[in-house]
Amino acid sequence: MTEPVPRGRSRGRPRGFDPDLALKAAAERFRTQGYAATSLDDLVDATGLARPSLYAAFGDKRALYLAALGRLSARVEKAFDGLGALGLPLRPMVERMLVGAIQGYLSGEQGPAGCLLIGTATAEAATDPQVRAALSAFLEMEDRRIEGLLADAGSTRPAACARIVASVLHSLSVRARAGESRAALEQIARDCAAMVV
Amino acid sequence: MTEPVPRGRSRGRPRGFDPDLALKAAAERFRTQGYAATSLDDLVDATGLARPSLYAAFGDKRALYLAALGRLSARVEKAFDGLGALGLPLRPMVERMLVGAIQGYLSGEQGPAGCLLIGTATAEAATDPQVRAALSAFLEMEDRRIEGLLADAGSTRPAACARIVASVLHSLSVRARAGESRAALEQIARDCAAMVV
DNA sequence: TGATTTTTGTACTGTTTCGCATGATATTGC
DNA sequence: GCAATATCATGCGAAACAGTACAAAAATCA
Repeated sequence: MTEPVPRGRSRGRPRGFDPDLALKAAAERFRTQGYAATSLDDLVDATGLARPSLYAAFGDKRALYLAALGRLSARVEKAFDGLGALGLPLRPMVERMLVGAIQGYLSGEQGPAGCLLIGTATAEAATDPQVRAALSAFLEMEDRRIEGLLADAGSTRPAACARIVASVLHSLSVRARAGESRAALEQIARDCAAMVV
Repeated sequence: MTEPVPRGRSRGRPRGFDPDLALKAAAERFRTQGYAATSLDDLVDATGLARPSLYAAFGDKRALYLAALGRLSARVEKAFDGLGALGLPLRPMVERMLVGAIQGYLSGEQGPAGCLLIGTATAEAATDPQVRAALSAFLEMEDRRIEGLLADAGSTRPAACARIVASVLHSLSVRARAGESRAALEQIARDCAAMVV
């Protein structure tokens, strides 16, 4: 299904937009409004593209949403890579992970928007098997990556602690969306980092 | 099906349904499908009531959703009361809290549905101030109640630990919706209970 | 240059949505 | 019994919705 990217010189009229930029804009709108509450007119408005361009580039609304979920998951995985490359000790590493996530959760077009996957995919997961699979894969990747980071930093119980740290990440996303202050979220982050051994 | 409720002798035709039972059925449908994805036809189907009866009893769809959120919050608060009345030691108390929650998260019409507030209200919170207020009030109550339970059970750091335990509750709700097994969820519950001091 | 291919913008179709109008039905007060 | 009152079931209508035809536009190929 993934078409080749040898876009060096295609034949017809060239695209007037950057697909990844459009996907980013759509993801941001989905993050704010949720999947079901976002109409195609909203997506047209967010991306600046016309309807048929959206359909040609990504397929229908659901496919666009799934692409947005995939894009985020890939970016989060890269962020874990970057954090591991720093080689920090256990506690500062966890604190940096959580505080960095908070920074993202507090961003948003209309106030703190949390995490696209935890905040909006969770709502669709019960009725949409593909969204559920994407969410499940994300959680599995997250647990695995955090466990690796903890193990590398010398944790004595990396598996158990990884799931607790991931849980705190999920909760921070929810709490940000509920409007809790940065100070309150960072306090939770520090408390969590202090508990991890 | 539902018999009239013996309430103080109103004048006209009595209700043919139990409002709390209807609210429960609506809440369950909202929990499965999310707020935005649930149509009034869905709610008519779930409750067995006709459209005008729903509007007369609860107001519009949004008011019905907010009532469902309030109902759940009240029930959760009562559950915390009940747990406190048991007078368990710290670690068994936390374990019982988390395992009991898992039991609820794994229930659902069409598979594990998690928590109505964490799983669906989070999605609406960014754009709907009233839903955000309901979610925020719920989180505040939850933190406060858990902190009280931990303090009563002799925790040395009740405030910090309460937020971690609440975080694990939120994550268990998300994980249940993503399809994780009961064994995996209960392992997280035990690991969390072991960490709380 | 002219033919070909792909993207773009406008406008459309059929369906679903919400909230309500209307009249029938069941119970109480006199 | 008869009027008053509240609930019930059917069904409507305006608006919003997702997805698609269609033709104009912009690039390449020959």
